[in-house]
Amino acid sequence: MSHFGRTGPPDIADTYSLLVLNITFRTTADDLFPYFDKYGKVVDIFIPRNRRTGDSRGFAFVRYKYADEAQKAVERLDGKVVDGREITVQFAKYGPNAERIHKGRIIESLPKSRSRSPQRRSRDDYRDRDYRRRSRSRSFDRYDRDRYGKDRDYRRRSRSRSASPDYYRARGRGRYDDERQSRSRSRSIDSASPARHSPSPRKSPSPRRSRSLRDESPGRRSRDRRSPTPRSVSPRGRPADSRSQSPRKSDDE
DNA sequence: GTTGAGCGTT
Repeated sequence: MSHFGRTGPPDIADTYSLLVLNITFRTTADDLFPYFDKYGKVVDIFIPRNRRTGDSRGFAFVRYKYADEAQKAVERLDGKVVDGREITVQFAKYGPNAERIHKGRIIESLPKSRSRSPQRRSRDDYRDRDYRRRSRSRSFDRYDRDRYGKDRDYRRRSRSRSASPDYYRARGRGRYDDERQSRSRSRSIDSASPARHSPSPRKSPSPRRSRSLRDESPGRRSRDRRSPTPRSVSPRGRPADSRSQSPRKSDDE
């Protein structure tokens, strides 16, 4: 990940989180480390990335060990030009587990209580967020807004099509496909539905699924495939079934 | 290869 070599969040109990905004999309934690490390002890730096594309979102989280150092870094690095971009450094308001944070300091809800319920819930919390995004995507996220921009024109068009609930269902797949679909449909109307004239009807989506299964477990899949027909075919006498007899062709293929 | 308001991961 975007850590210093360690996986997962380290001890966030006695650390002060700083939110770094307005950084370039190619700025990594290593690039920010020297800047923040100069003003204090940096525990960890994390840069959220997009799950689908894997690109940086444009902001990072820097955790300091002491508040005074974090405060100094905020005042010093806030407005600093990094990688040609003016970054914005401020204390994080929201924690990873939705914990209460005061001046970047994480205030544990139950410091003395050792209940395991809230701990597990926190993990499901962040996972639920991702699932909701990919599955539903009912609300416009930052990414979607970036694509369409803040133009109100888009909203107007969206409302026109909002009459068809199917439209939203179709766009659930992805915004990119949505654009292509919408364009295709528009052309279809002008062209008097050329899809009907298409001589090639819909084929079963088997090819894609079979490929996925093979990728899941290639070794076992190949072995199981040849197992069911060892004695079914004659050892020799059927050249057509040479796939199980001719190793020089079938296996290599 | 692009975009720029915001708040985070094993």
